[in-house]
Amino acid sequence: MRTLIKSISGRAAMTAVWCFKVENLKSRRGFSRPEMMKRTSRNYRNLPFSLKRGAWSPEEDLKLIAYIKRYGIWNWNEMPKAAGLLRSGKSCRLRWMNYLRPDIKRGNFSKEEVQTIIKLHELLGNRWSAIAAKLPGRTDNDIKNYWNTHLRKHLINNINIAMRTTELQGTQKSNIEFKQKNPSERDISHPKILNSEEYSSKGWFPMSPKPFSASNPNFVNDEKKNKNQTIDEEIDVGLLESFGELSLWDKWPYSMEGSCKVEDDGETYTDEMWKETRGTGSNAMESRQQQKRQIFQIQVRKNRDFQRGV
DNA sequence: AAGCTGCCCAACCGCCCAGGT
DNA sequence: TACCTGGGCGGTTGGGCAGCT
Repeated sequence: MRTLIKSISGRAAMTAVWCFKVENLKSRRGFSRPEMMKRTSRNYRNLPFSLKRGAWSPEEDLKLIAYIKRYGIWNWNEMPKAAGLLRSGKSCRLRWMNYLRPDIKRGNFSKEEVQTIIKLHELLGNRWSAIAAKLPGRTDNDIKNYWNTHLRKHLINNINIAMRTTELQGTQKSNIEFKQKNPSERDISHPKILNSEEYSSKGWFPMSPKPFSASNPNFVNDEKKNKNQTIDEEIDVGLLESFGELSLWDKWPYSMEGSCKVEDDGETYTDEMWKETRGTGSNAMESRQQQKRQIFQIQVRKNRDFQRGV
């Protein structure tokens, strides 16, 4: 067994270990220990062992739908018996409320719905049922899942950036004041924190094409092509999808925005200055782009170090 | 082709609350 | 007032799947 576990890694190994333990803990009733614990916990102690759990079959769905259509909802605990279902009332209720109800809207969330979720979450916090009440056809579970899988990580990153900004800004109230206090600080150190409208207006939600990402390999390919880069650690550009770093990008794109300043041999150049001194030839523009890319990577790494508390 | 990994989301769990006794 | 029960809610889990190596 140990040899087997050694030969596999990560999650597979953990799964193997877990299966091994569970297999050895099978009780006399034929249930694993965790299963027994679940079944004997408060919610299950009065339930027969024959109750079915897990994914619903199409036949069970049909039974529940037919029963509710005919008799309506009267008592979730009695209903499954009457409908011929070997399910708990709780399981039936959940299945109906989250999946089978005829008024449920399925499919991707629209931009407007996402904006509403963000706004309401700012207002209400994790009160998913209250948020769902404002989105016809969406269930609290759907919204909770969407938030946890699509929006939460972006929120956390944005908070991290906000913390960094706060530290760099001190108590200053405006960009002008910030620049007065920190004349040597580049714009990159003062990233803009976007609100929900700004996020969605940029199309940075998952259902929209992303500015750049693992699935938009231009950035990655450019990095791989760049043989002369002096940075020892390559930035994982997939991670730049975080809103925080996209807001850095907003300030420091190497998309050749005219106002972008890059230092070279101690001199700070705007794109215009660069063109004036180096020309607009492909070599000059390529080296300019390469420069921006490198500095952006450094800034991203600094930002990550800050977030990690390095 | 097979194994691994990460993501998505349906389903579960535990807790809480309101209403009834 | 205390207890019980049904229903609702938010947090969490884990199976399935797609993409990657």
